[in-house]
This record gives sequence, structure tokens and C-alpha cells, in this order.
Amino acid sequence: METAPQRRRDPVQARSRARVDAILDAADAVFLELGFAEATTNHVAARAQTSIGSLYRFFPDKDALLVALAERYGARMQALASQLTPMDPEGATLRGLISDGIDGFSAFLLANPGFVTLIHQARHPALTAGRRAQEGQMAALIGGLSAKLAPQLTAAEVVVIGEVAQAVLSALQTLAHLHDDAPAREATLAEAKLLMTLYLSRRLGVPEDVPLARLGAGGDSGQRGA
Amino acid sequence: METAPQRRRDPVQARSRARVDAILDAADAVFLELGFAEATTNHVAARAQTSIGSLYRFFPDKDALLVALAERYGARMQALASQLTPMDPEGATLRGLISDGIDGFSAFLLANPGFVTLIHQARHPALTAGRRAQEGQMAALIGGLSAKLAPQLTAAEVVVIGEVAQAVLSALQTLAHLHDDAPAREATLAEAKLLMTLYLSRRLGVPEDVPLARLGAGGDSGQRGA
DNA sequence: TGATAACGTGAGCTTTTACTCACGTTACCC
DNA sequence: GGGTAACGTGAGTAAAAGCTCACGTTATCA
Repeated sequence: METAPQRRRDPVQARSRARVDAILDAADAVFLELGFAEATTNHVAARAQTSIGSLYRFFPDKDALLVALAERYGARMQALASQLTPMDPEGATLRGLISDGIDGFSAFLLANPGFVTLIHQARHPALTAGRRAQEGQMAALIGGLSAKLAPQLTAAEVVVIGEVAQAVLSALQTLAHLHDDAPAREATLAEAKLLMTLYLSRRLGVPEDVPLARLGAGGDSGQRGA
Repeated sequence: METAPQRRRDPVQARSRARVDAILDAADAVFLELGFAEATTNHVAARAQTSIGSLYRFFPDKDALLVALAERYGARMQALASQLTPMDPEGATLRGLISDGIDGFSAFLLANPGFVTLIHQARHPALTAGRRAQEGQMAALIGGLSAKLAPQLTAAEVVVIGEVAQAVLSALQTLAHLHDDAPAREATLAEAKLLMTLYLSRRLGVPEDVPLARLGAGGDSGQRGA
């Protein structure tokens, strides 16, 4: 299922491992500047200060660069997700959760400028599966949270809510990061927070500013231990 | 400012005009199937049942196909916009306006499957300007409506609201049309309507289900003639 | 310190593909 | 009907870019 890194030969010595990293960094930069289609493998090799032969020693073809890059970002994303979710959801409010999530993701995008470009630019078949999986993961994460907060929702509803939230967040983060100046970016992110808060509050039947811990108290499904 | 159709030679006889149309139709289909980068001009010519020479008689290069296609869609979009806006906004509610707009756009996408793909797939420089302009047009349309309904908003706020609404609508329409079955598509569109209604109602200070005509009655800025 | 394997190199091979051009065909005009 | 211009054709060209390979260099291990 996984699209393997597809290296022609795994690096075993330190120098070659560093070289592979350099090639990926170069690919990131070059794809960001020129786009995948316009970028050439010779470009990438030159940027990585290595030879085209070395590039092809570790990557079977141009697509493998894209896949490896996407995997590297996927790992970073996963780390981000597990870093953002475990903050005690009991004491937080819905608005606070959403705000923190959006801010965290925004910081990630700011630190990884190649990410948005990669994910959007490469409608390449090799990436489609990975991107879908990643989007699905994020949608599932939101859906899971939704199901926990609103047990009355059907499974189908949860799926739709997760997909919608994912799509909206992705679009608004992209829009926000089109602006180079922080104030304009923040203004857009503020709208995103408002929009998501309104939507999820209504859709999940959860008040915006009440700590989530208090919600289970009067309800029936108060299993918070688990 | 306008990126001209850039035809190498304008068709004057009927048969050549039909041929140009056929070439554009073929380009639409081929780009949809393979993507712009993978598609070849020979592909397009073959699909149009004509020769590569004829293609290059009317289009100076491959990019010109893309630009001409985008222009054709731009014209259709503009027609759609002017068809959706003039429905008497006084008698309608905010919810109704949003619902009609989303349904109308959805029908357009269903009738023009190449449109989404074209606009998203082609991060090509030749298209960027046109796409931006088109998105800006839509954002301005929403922003204009917002300013009319909520005169208390600053110009900057109106711009942000327009951009956000445009981005969200675009993302959710795309998401909806990823589903081939009508029910799933409708479910997503229903969420889009809810989300947009909640957001604009709050942001503009306009109730969701009150006919817009009644709003100016009790207010201060009742210049509805103009 | 020699043997072996991993690593590094870049000129150039090969394939792809955008694009040309010389020639043939159809339509318009008198 | 013939002259001219618009139209149509597709084998072929040229440039680009992905990728190879034979050879040189560095590291590991005995």
C-alpha cells in the first residue's frame, strides 16, 4: 500500500546519507521555485552540489524525488498532529481547540514553505494517493474528535463533517499564506477560526466557549477515562 | 492586460472556425484526462480529428491552447455570475441567496467537468494571472454584496470576507464534485450552505431567514434605490 | 596495506515532444 | 473557370531532459 521511498540503493555511509538529504532539500527548493514539471533533475543535482549520477544512484527516477519529499513532509505532519491533539481536551473550549489547531498548522506552513506548493502543484499520479491519504488522515482526526464530542451523530455525518472541515481549513490556510505580511495572514486566520467555530459548534451541538469537561457531566456518555 | 487568444491566424471560413472549436474541445478532454504536462499537442490534434499542422496554424504553441480554454471558461463563468446575481435580492433571504448561488455553481461544474481540473491543474504561469483575476472577480462580487448588506463594515473587512467566502466555496465545490454519486455530492453542498450561511450571517450581522427587504426598514442607511 | 564494496562523476546516449515546412486541397471572387 | 488566398497535412527536425555507464575516489575491514 505504501509507496516506498524507491531508492535505487539505500545509503549506508554517513556521507551518502547526508547527500540524500541534500538532494531532497534541493528538490524541495527547486520544485518550489520552478514547479515539478519545469524543474529538471540536473537542476536538482546542481542545487544539491552533487552530480546527476549520484542523484540517480539513490533515486530511480524523477518521480521518486517527489514521493520521497512527500513522505518526508508526511512524517513531519504526523508529528505535528500528535503534538497538537493531546493538549488536554477536557479543560479546553471548542473555540480554544480550533484556535490552537489553526495556529499550530499555520506555524508549520511558515516553517515549511515547500509543503503547500508541493501538495498543490503536483497533481502527479505518484502523489495523489499520498495526498489523499494525508487529507483522509486529517479528516479522520477531525471526524474522530467530532464523534467524541457529539455521540448523537451518525457515522456518515461524522465523515462528511471531517471532510468539510479538512477542505475548509486547507483552503483558508493556503489563502492566508498567500499573504506575505503577517497582519493580513492573521486576519485571514481569524476568519478561519470564526468560521470553523461557528460551523462545528452548530454541527456538533457544542457551545463555543464552555470547557468541554463540563459537557459530559449532564449527559449520558460520560466515559472520559478510557 | 488581457492575454489575447494568441491565434497564429484567425479563422475566417466556417470550416476552420469549426476546427478551432473542435481543437479546444479536444484540448479540454485531453487535459482533463492526462493533465496539461502529460498531454501532447499530437494527442490533442488526434482527438480533434485533425492534423498537428492545423493545430499550429491557429495556435502558436501549446500554452495558447491553455489560455484559449481558460478564456472560453471565463466567458461562461461571467455569464453564469450575471445570471445568478440579478434574482431580486430584496425578496430573498440570506440563506436563499447562498443556496441558489451554490446550486447554480454546482450545476455549472457538472456541465463543465474540465473546468475544475483546468483551474487547479494548471499552475502554469500563463494561467495564473487569469485565475487570480477570476477569483478576484468572484471575491469582489461577494464582497460587494456584503458591503451592500452590511454598510458598517470597513473596506478591508469586506475584502477579507470576500476572499474567505470565495476560497471556502471553491474548496467545498471541489470536494463535493469529487463524489460521483449525487447523494454524497448533495450532502457536501448542504454543509457548504450551512457553513456559509452561518459565517455570513454572523459576519454581516444579517439574520439567516429574514427577507433582506425588511432589513433596511428599521435601519439608518436605507438608500436602496441608487 | 591491500582488497573489496560503497560512493561519486559527468559526458553523452536515447527518447520524447513541441514545432516546421513544403506541398496538396478547398473555398471565395471575378 | 481560373486565379488567389485560406485551409489542411504529416513526415521530419531540433532541442530538451531523463537517464546510463564506464571509470575514478573514498571508506571499511582483514
